[in-house]
Amino acid sequence: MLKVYNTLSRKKEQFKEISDGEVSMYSCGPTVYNYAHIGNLRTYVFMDLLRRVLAYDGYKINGVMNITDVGHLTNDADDGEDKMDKTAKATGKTPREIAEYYTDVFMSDLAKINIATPEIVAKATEHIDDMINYVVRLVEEGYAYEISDGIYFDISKFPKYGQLSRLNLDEQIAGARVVVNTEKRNPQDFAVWKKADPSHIQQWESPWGMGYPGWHIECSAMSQKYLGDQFDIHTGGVDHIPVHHENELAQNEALTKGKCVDYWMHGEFMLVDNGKMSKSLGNTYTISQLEGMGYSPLVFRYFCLNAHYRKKLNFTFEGLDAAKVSYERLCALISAQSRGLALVSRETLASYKTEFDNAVKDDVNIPMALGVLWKMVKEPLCSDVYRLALEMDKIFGLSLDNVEEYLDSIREEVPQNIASLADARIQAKAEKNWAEADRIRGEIVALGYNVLDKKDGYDIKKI
RNA sequence: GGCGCCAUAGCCAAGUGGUAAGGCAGAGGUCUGCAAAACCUUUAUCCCCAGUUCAAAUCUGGGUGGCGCCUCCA
Repeated sequence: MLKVYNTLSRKKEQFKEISDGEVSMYSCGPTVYNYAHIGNLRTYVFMDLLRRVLAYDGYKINGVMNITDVGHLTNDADDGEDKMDKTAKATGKTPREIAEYYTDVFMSDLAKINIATPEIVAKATEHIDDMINYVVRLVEEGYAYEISDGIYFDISKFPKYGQLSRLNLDEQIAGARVVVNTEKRNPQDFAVWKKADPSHIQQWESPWGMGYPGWHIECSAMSQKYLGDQFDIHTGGVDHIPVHHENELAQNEALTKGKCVDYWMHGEFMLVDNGKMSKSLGNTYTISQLEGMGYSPLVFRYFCLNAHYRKKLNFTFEGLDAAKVSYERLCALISAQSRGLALVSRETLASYKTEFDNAVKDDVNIPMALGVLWKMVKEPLCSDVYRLALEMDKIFGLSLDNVEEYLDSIREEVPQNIASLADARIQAKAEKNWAEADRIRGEIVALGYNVLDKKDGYDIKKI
């Protein structure tokens, strides 16, 4: 039985789907106004692992992920700059061009780290009508009201507001850091639709004139459209809990009068130098940057797998280097296992399988599952071990069925001069001229390569 | 000021009542002309104090330290 941690209850709960054998799942996707950094991607690795565990457990998944190609506002006062708008004006490109470019890069990043995209990828701009209808209903039912600059959700009409983040609104300092909009009925009321001034690039016709959707309405409208009033799982980053998901939940349940999501699940942040990683702090890396530094995207995935999704993970290059070495060795062991002729008992394999299953089904405990894999691949070389490793890799997603390709890819092209030196050294060795052989080895090392002697011949590896 | 999370070996990180997974690094060994690589072996009593219990890293209370949120953010 699968157990998952539910942010709403702050407890691990036994998972029970609404519709037998199927899981409906909504995942908050990116706002495509910039490159996704590795911290962003960690959350999608989490989403992917969860999906893989569900699939491994036999569920059919109906997953939806949004692509936000309408700008969110840059602050929660509901009057800041719009991120898409800002980027568009800064680059001279249209929001659509920007969104398409960054969406493509995002999708390609996901593919590189073996994240399969959810069954439905929904773009906000293609669902404006759904959002408007949603807002109309909120207004009709008295949950939202119109003021001079937009339509706002009235949180006093939804007494359970705050249940997800467990913030006590009375103890929050209203307007401590944002200017209070005096027209709003409650300080925490949030915009569901904004009226646009003419300079705003992205705007649509609505019953309230030209405007654009509020920050949270897209997820409510799209999840309801594709998954219905109530669905099983909603994922996102922990930063979504207090504002975005709180508001989304309020919108949903205001209309449906019932529970909208059974399990809210959130991935923790990736830190850098033990502090926050964010675009605004400028301490981020992208997958492409890591690739440029010689780290395969799968090394990054491995790095993520090493920590539980609900724990902060501190990104350092020391850690990434460790992941790189580990992943290489793992691939080498898997490769050896695939050709193994030894026997490992059925019971032994079964116990590894059980241990693995228990780990992944206990709130997606991938680090523990990875430990099981490591113990297993150190068994005598046996193709049955290899087969079970591939079974496990359905969840790890480390391309263990294709380790040869990875091992080939890290094998360096050996420059001609290095190869000649190595040949000369072999010659000297054959003549038992150890002094000369060592001298040449020193020369090769000085050029940045290592010679590894083998039974016959040698291997060369870049240092 | 309010809310919350975390604290396990040099580093990363599992473990939520019965005497500490796994990875990286280190040490010793096998192999080697010597190395490297590989392989084998090996390295912690869990921030501090008090309490509950036959038994606590694991529960409770109190400290200390770090971090996050209450602005946009995965």
